[in-house]
Amino acid sequence: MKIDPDKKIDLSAQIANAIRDAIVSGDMIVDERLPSEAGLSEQCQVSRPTVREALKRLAAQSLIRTQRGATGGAFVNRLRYEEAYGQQVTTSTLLLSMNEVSFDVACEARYALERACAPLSAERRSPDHLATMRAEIHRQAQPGLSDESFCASDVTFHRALVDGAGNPVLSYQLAGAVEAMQPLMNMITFTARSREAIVGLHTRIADALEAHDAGGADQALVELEAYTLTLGRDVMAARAKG
Amino acid sequence: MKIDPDKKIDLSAQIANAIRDAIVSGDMIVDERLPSEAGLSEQCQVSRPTVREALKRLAAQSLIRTQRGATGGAFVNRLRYEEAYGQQVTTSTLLLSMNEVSFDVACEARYALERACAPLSAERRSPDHLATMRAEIHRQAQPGLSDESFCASDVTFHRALVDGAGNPVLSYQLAGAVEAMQPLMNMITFTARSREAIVGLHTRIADALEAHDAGGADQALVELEAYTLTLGRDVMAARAKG
DNA sequence: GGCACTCAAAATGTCAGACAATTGCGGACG
DNA sequence: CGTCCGCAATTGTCTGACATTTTGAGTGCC
Repeated sequence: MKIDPDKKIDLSAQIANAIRDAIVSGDMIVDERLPSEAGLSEQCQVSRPTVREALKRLAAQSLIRTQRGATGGAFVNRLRYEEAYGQQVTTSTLLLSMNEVSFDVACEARYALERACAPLSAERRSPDHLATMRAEIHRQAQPGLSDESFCASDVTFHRALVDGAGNPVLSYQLAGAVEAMQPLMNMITFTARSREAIVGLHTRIADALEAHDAGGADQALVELEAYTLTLGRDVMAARAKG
Repeated sequence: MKIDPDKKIDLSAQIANAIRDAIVSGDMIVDERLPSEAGLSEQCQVSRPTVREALKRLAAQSLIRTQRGATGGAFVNRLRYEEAYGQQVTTSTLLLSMNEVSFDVACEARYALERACAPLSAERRSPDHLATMRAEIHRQAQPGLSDESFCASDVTFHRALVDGAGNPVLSYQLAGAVEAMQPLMNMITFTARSREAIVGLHTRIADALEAHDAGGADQALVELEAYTLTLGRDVMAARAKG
């Protein structure tokens, strides 16, 4: 550990960066134990609270995990898809909400990525994925459903489409794109008419995937994107007027 | 702040989660100042070091920034694309290196996402993006280039392709997919022959984008994916044998 | 000799208090 | 009225201590 005396940035940040680099570069392997807090504080010539702050930074990024007790300590964490999903969704949601991303841009990104999954999903989707999609379509057709529940079901439907591609890297990359859209979609009030149209398109997508028809799924997604866009623009226009 | 006395998880994690939720849900807006560390420690009935650990967690995720001095403190941070890129790349790289993701799966994800950008990029690419691509192609054709530099140039080329779509959300989502592939690509030894083939395909892509030819770009990407896949498989086969 | 119980050691989690460094603001002085 | 200085607020860091958790070894009993 080559920690630096009086640079401008925090000591805890320096330590955290050094350890992070060691992990990312592969110098430290999964499940390897870091020195104890006391050991690190001696190596780096800083106090234990400073070391602890550095470790908490790394823990927040799921790079390490800590364990109490005699054989405890900090260990390099195997980053699992599940944890990465969560971070991805949080970051994407904030990015969209804080940067005045227009509905159009977010919508375009989402459907461009989903369409990339569609051919793979048409090829590989399992009965499980199809069943999930059918179940969500059924839910979306129920009259009493709130707008929020409709959006949540929409997210589940599209997640199933993405997961159907059978590529965990793709699923991870798209988790943010699909879920971060939900707050934007929640601003839309879905009329009975628009729900009917969406359910119809969802059904076409599910049918196409079941038939291994990549082209049909793509076409339905294009239409769904266009329709979603008009819904979003209507909301924006109404807001601008009101 | 409703912090809880004796749950199983860390106090600092509880505090960090509470603040994170307040930010993500919109209860705290950008640039809003959090209470001082002393104030938080009193509100939450915990000590100041514990509060500090919580704040460091949030700082590690770029959710807050801290500033010293009289009017200093912790502020809700506007998450910028640049910061989000970095996190995305770090997370994706670790995810790939720690989960035994096969070259095939990573490759498929990368090119599926890139092909999603190609039509948009063909439509909107600026002269700047084209110039970047041409410059990287030129660099890739130079004989003395190391394999690492060739890979780095490859990443820059593909980033320009993605950025050409003019959709920052897409660029953010794809940063991880493109850059996280680099360590895997670095395992490949590029022969003069394979470099020639790649440069040829890159040129076809750039030409197609310049001519607003979405189909041509897509076709070249498909071929590039297939070729990359064979290169990767050769490496894997050689490793398995050696 | 084997099993269960107890206790010590090691490590993280938390706390209290103190000092240093930095920065903005207001008051004092020219 | 402008400039400069000092003060106060806040974060950054250190020291030392205690609490809690967990493992493992030692010990006594069967």
